Amino acid sequence: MIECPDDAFYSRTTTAVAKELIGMKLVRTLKIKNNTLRLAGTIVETEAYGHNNDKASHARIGPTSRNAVMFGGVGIAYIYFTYGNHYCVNVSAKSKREIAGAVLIRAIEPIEGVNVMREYRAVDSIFSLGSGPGKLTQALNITSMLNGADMKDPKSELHIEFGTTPKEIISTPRIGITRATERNWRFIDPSSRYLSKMQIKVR
DNA sequence: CGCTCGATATTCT
DNA sequence: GAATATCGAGCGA
Repeated sequence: MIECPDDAFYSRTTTAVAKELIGMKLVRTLKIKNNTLRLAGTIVETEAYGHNNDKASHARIGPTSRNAVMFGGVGIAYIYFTYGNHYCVNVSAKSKREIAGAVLIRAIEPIEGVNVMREYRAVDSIFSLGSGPGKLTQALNITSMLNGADMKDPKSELHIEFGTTPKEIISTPRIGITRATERNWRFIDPSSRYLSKMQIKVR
């Protein structure tokens, strides 16, 4: 039986993949002694990033040691460290015609292993556990050690499983970037209470 | 509530 | 040197 989206799922445009990842589950398994702990959350917010057609993408300048995953196979974890403080998780995706691409996972709704998440990220409100790209990596104990993990493999320490598609998915401009801000490449479940709190400035 | 700003590694120019 | 796909503390309203 199929538990995880496969190669075909990720072998499409990053925008299509970003949109359909909403409602799926991001799963982190921790091997502690003889036990396997499962931390999981429903993906409620994503952003698509392209290649040199996308001035906001890390891949715009061509392959480097950091962004190499974006140029490789699809369904692979691309994890990078930013602002000297935070990790961000992406999953590589691109259509056959494209050279590079990835989808940033910006927010999750915690559903499994919440108590353990709170150990990695001590916050008052459950809404602050995974409501942001730097927050969810802390709650799930995701670091650059997991860069290159196969998100299509249910045995992988970090992977994505099928979930329930929400009633509605909408697109908005991406957040926290200065280039190509006109593209509506951020996708959210508007009914979620677990979205990243940063808002789009409206003039 | 909203704004400013410091932290601080890695990449870019 | 400057910028960055971020967060949270501190401040003022």
